[in-house]
This record gives sequence, structure tokens and C-alpha cells, in this order.
Amino acid sequence: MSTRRRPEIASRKQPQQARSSELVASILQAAAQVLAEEGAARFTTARVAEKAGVSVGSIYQYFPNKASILFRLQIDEWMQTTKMLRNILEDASTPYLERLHAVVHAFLRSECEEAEVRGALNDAAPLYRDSPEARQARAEGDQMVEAFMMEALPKASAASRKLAGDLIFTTLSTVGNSFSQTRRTRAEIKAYADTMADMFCAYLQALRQD
Amino acid sequence: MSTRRRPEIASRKQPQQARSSELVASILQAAAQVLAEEGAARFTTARVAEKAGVSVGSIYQYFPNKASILFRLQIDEWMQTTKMLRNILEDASTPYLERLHAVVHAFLRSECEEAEVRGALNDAAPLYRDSPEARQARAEGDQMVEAFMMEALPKASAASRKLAGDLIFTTLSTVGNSFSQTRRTRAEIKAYADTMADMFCAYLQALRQD
DNA sequence: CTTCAATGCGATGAATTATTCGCATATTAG
DNA sequence: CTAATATGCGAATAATTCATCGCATTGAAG
Repeated sequence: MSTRRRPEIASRKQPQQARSSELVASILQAAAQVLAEEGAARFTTARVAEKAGVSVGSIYQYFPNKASILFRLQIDEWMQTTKMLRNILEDASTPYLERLHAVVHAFLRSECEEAEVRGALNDAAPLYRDSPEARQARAEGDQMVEAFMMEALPKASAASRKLAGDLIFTTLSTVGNSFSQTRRTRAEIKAYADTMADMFCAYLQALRQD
Repeated sequence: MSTRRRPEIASRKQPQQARSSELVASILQAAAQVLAEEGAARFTTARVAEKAGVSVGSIYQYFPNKASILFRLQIDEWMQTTKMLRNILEDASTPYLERLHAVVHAFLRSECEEAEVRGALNDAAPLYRDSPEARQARAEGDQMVEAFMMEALPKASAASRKLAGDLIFTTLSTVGNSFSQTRRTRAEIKAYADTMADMFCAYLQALRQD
């Protein structure tokens, strides 16, 4: 919608020696700091280099462009979050409504904990969101959702199950993000998560009765 | 979170002669076109001026900076949308669940109709979102929601009513936006709106039974 | 008609930025 | 030890952008 030029986002080369691995790590760490402290608009290669204590040139040894740094940060966040949600969702020993409840709580908590970086990553999204890598990452999440919905609504048609799953997890993601844009107390997070979980549960139960 | 510098956003001066009113109108129209066709990242004063057939200098006669143009577009959209939703929500002659259903449909439809501009405005949000004017515009929406929720959940506590209202309308807004970022057919819009309305209705009915 | 303010113009300044490239240094292999 | 390769550097480049200012034009008032 917004970014016309498709930026190359794949990693330029792999670090081979120990020092270069550390370099990449320090770049990523500095990038997250710059993003959180200065915001997406002031996220520049120069500032990242300075905070990391390396030169701009070094950044371009391992990242083909600025967007790829942001993309890497986003992917790391996604992988971490996906892993956490998967652990909860796939635990067959607890009832599915309870798992859904737990997922909502865990997601909102984690979203609020890293609100600064995530908010800024969101602002920077136009720089990487259309890349094929990003699409694929989202597709993997969909698969997890489908598995859960299969359990929650076994009798529903495939189409309506997909719609319901889409809606629930899009809501979790977008509303969670919007929620975390304001500073929140523990109690607020809990109250909002309860509310959201209630809505999802009411919805799933209503669907089961048709 | 993201933008550190608070841009001045208020209008610079009011057009007094007829030609200057037309000028402002043509700037805004051109701005919407540039935004839709080129995206937020390529939204520049120069491009707006060219598309409007005026000079950059003229733009700065009536807009103190770039952000104020975007902000004006956003405000116009908000006012239009708010008005539409208010008309539906305040129609006391139809049951509240039906009104909610209608609101969801109307919102998703309008969101998809102007997806290009709205998507780009979203990408540009960091430029204007923290302004006091934007805050106030959001506050007015909240009031409308409160009135509706008062009718839907008259017996609930003020706190839980506020939470539920927040959740429902934040969901409508953020999920609607996310939904419109992909090109949609009429049928898809209808199906998704039905799904979302069902979720809201199931939730409200569940809350009524406590 | 004359005068003056409002309007409109667009070249220009000032600042910022992403990315490259030639060179210096460090590491490893043989 | 020596050669070859990997790594790191940062000044320089090229591009883009916002916003201003002095000057020209237009409209209105007297």
C-alpha cells in the first residue's frame, strides 16, 4: 500500500569469525536501544553505529540496508512471541478456553513489557512489511491458529472456522498493540486481558451452540 | 513513543479571498491523491504542490508544516466517519444489537472503500498522532461509545462498561484497519463484518446474564 | 486610478540520510 | 613466516527533503 520500492532484505553475508558474530550482536542490541529511546523516525544507521561503537561500514557488511536491521529485530520478536504462544496453545492437558485465556494474558503482558521497541517497530513497518520473508512469518502463525480452532470448533465449517480464528487472533494482535501504546499498570493489563478473554470465550461458546 | 519533536499543527492563517479557499481545497485534494497513489513515504510538499498545480510556497501560507496537511486529512476522515457511526448508533428506533451490527458493516465498508488513503495516513500517524488536537478528536468518539454502552449494559458497573466499550470499539477500529490493508471483495467484507458483529453480540449478551 | 494588503511563486539554503569504496588491520591456513 | 582472506573503518558521495524569503501578481477599497 505504502512502500513502492521493494527493498532487499536478506542478510548480506554470514559472520564467520567470533569477532564478527559479536559485532552483529552488538549492532542488533544497539538497534533495539536506538529504536526504543529515539523512535522510528530517528532510527538511522549512523546512530546505530555510534551506539554500538562500530562504524557504519561494518553495519553494511552484514546488513544490506537499514530495513533489514529492523526486519531482523521484528523477526526475533515474532519468533519469541510465537514460541511462547505455541507452548500455551498446544498444551493439551488444559481446556481450550483456559488456554485461550492464558494466551491473551501472556500476549498483553509481553506486548506491554516491550512497548517502546514494538511501538517503534510498528511505525517502521512500512519499511519491511511487504517483504516475502514477512509474509511467510505470518503464514506460520496462521497454521498454529488453525490447529487451535480445529479443537475449539470441530463441527464448524472450514470457512467459518477460518473466519473466527482470523478474527480472534487479529483482534489479539492489533488491539494488544494499540493497548500497549499507553503506559499500563499490572492491574490494568490484567483487567483488559480478562475483558478480552471473556469476549473470545463468549464468542466461541455461542458458535458451539449453532 | 516515537516522535520526539512536537510539531506545530494548527492552521497558519485562514483563507480570506475566494481564490485562496480554492487553493486550500485543491491542496487537500491533491494531498489525498498523492497519499493514495505514492504512499506515506513519498508524501512530500513538493509532490503535493505539483499535483495541485500550485507552488510549495503557497502550501506554507496555509499549513505550517507537512504534518498539518496529513492531520487535516485525518481529521476530515474522522469527522465523516464519526458522523456516520453516530447516525446509526443514536437511532433509538432499532434494537441496540441491530445497530451494533449495522455499525460494524458500515465501518468496514467505508474502511475498505478508502483503504489507500487510510492505510497511508496510518503509516504517517507518527507525524501527527501525539498532537493535542488528535487526542481531543479521540475523546469525542469515546463519549459516543459511552452513550451506546449505557444502553447496552445499563446494569453493569461503570468500570466494566467502560472496559467493554473500549474493547469493542478498539477492536472495530484496529481490526477494521488491518482488514482493509488487503484488497477485499464485497462478499468478503460482508462475511467478515458478520463475523465481527456476531462476536460483539455474543459478548454483550453474555455480559447481560451476570 | 491609486494604493495597499492579500496572495502566489519557486529558486535556494540548510539539514539529514543511506550507502559505497578504497584502505588498514586482524585472523587463519599452509 | 607468509600469503590469503576476513573484518573493520569512516570520509565522501549523491540524493532527498522541509521550509523560507524576497519578489511578482492579483484583488479590493477609497
